[in-house]
Amino acid sequence: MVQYIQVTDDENEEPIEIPSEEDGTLLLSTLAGQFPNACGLKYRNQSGGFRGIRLSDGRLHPPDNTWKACVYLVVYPKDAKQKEEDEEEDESQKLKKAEKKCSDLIVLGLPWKSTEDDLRNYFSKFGELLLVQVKRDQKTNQSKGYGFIRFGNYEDQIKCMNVRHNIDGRWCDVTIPNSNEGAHKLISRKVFIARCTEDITADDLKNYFCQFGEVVDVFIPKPFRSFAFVTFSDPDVAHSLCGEDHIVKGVSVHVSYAAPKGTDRFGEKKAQQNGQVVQKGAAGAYTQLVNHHTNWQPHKNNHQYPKPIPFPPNMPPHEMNAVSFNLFNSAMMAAAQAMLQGQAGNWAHMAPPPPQVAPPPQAGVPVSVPDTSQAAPVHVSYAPPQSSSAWGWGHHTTEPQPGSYAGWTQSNRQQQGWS
DNA sequence: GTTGAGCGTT
Repeated sequence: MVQYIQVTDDENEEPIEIPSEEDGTLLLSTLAGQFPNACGLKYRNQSGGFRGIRLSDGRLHPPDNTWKACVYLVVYPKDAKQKEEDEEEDESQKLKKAEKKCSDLIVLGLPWKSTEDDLRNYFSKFGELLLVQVKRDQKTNQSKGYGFIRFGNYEDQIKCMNVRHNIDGRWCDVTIPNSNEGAHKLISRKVFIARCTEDITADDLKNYFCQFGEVVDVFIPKPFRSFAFVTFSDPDVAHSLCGEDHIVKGVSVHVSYAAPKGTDRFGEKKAQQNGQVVQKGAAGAYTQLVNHHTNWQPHKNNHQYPKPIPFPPNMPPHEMNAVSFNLFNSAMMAAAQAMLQGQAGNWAHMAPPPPQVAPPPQAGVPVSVPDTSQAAPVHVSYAPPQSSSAWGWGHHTTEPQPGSYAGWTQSNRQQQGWS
């Protein structure tokens, strides 16, 4: 029997009624008679989402064999551009979703004796664990000294990654495993603040940037180097500010990405060779310096580092990442080259970059790097930026998360004004 | 019974 179906192409307009055929189907041509170029119908289901109407041989079929009393919306073909935009939107939505998803975390530096039970006992204080593994040698069943965990809740994961962990007397690192490509986006919550002046304090930065979201850390290198880092709890907030200029205490500062782990200073993923990251020239030398500095558990087989390498005092690894990738200035270049030639000088005597005179190169703008390609490939391993905020260098305004700061001495804390 | 910058036989 013929049914009249309420149809509109604008939810704010009054619908018009168009007739179905005797068999209950609605001819697309009938629909197009009222709505030229229409190619289909959709309606809202109970949960508020759209549901499409089946179209076959030019006939629209009623859902569940009857046209409901609801208003059906006309669907028009998308033009190519609109479609493209929608797809882009989908991609960014997907990305956003991915950023909030838990991933497996690798736990490095476990005591040989640690078991799954030990890990579960330790990490369950951060939240529900969906996975706990200690990797073992198949033959001997000996622990390989690392394992994997996974939380059920993203916030718990973030909390866990934000602190250092002492398990049975060993400092362990929890981070996104290398095998999990792209997951570093999960933790890019830190931005690089360029063009700071010396009178801008960590509190100034915190007070200013907290209007955009929760600020969990501010780091200002000492001695003054005209830049700072601000870490938000929400990576979306960090992303949203990147590329912008902001006025803090009357000073225009520039916000950009703090170079994430595993990328070069242009944000590109590094080339790998034999499983090792390869960099040439002074950049590599400087990165080696980063590597050395970040080995906070002394390495017995020190053959990678034939000579002691000095490092700038008061410079945490996460800063050095950004410095090596964003701020490759001549003084550092000279130091890196000197290091290559075994003439490493004293970093403490290095002049900081002249503020306001030679601003750091912007992301994406190539910086000339002298050819020192005779430099041996180095294995680059970064300190995870998320735990570096808890390290003892520089000025942090926020108290690190509780739970695992056995490495902190009382005097550390007092120096930081935190006790 | 040793070791420590190590990234996952699912």
